[in-house]
Amino acid sequence: MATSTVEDYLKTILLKSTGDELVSMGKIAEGLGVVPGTVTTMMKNLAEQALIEHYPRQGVRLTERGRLIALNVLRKHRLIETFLVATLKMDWSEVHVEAERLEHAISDAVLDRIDALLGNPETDPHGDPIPSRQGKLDTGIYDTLATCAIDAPVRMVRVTDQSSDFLQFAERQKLIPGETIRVLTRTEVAGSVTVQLDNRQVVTLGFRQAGSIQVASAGTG
Amino acid sequence: MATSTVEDYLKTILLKSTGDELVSMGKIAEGLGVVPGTVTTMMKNLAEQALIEHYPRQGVRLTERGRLIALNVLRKHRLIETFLVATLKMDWSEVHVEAERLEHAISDAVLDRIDALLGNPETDPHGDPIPSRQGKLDTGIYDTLATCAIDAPVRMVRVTDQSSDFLQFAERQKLIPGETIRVLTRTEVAGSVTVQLDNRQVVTLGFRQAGSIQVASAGTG
DNA sequence: GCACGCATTTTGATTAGTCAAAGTATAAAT
DNA sequence: ATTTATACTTTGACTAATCAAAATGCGTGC
Repeated sequence: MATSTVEDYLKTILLKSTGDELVSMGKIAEGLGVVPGTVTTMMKNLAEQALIEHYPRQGVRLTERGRLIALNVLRKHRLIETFLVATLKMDWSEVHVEAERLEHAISDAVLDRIDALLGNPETDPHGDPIPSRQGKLDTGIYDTLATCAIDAPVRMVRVTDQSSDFLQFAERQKLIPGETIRVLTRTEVAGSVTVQLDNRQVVTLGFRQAGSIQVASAGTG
Repeated sequence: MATSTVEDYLKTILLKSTGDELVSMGKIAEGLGVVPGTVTTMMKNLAEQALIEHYPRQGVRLTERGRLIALNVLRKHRLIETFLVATLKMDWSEVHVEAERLEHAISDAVLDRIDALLGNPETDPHGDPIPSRQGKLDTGIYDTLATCAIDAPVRMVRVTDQSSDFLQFAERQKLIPGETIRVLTRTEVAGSVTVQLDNRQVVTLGFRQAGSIQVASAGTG
């Protein structure tokens, strides 16, 4: 059985993976808040267990086995978040931290019950897709408020910024997955984007924050 | 913050405490499935943190601080068990193991929500009392099927045997806290007890098993 | 009053995970 | 082609938790 530390490494590698590029030690170290030397040491361990392929000084990639474990952890994380918000009425800005601990303690049996209780949801409260029990994950590529067309109405799909502060702000402004919004202006030099919500309210965001909000054209589902 | 190992030691000491007697190394070691030497080592550590008083070669006792932590863990354990049975419809024979892991991962904030969702229950599915958030625990002394009067109807209060096999058997036989039952015969030499349920069904138990079922006179609540 | 048995304590070693700091490879820049 | 910046790897050390096995203290019985 994978320890909860191993689960965290695998999950981080999955989340930092884009396409089939290798994931660097630095990225993993940053994601987990450890020094790079620690990551190198752990990567040898994971490679021995055939959970990753390690190309020294280049990076790592999950094997199929490693990927399945990582997806299972991610599934737990996101279902727990959904449960905490939907059933226990907690605020979406606080559930990430809770799920971070619970994802390692909850069994598949309990998770299946929670999944059923929630009606087999496909996304969590932040709009992140929930991997299926079989390990399928929707990896659709979306525009963000930093890249989408101006003036066209779009549907909010996902908020990838996990900081509690930003999420609290977003909720107050009704910037929530499912809402329909429209980019009014985007000023490169100023690094700012203004968007208008369904309820006519106008909000201004920095480029970094705008980039963390994924959207799809309003008719897509 | 107490590690989850420390929480387990404190919880075990609380559960093995009777009156104000000291708890021996052997009891703790047995309860946790470790060798006695390991317990001695850990007791020094806990004593330094003022979580227990350690009387070498005699035993240990929880301090007020240690007791509060232990009660909080026990509260989590029992509320989680109740949640798993009441909300997720799991079998009471399987929830102990689940709660054993979850009790260390769940925050007080989440626990309070679960407590409210369940309607602030006073006992878990096995009839074990749930400590209050303030750390009050009902330590009532009860008769058991091995000691109570013959023929008098009694109400089942609690099943202290945690083995999954016995709990499955108990559930099939409707030996569940809340039920009213009556001891028909008790044979010391044979070490057996027969009881009759509300529905006239008769069940025979060994002395050890009978002793794990606590009862109160049928009118008490 | 002495020895015996037994629980407890001590000692030395192991594993998982981590850091600080020194050493090394490599791609980019001159 | 040599230098340099930077990321990666290695090394040595530390903590928490554990075990096996040897050493120790102590109440009981004789």
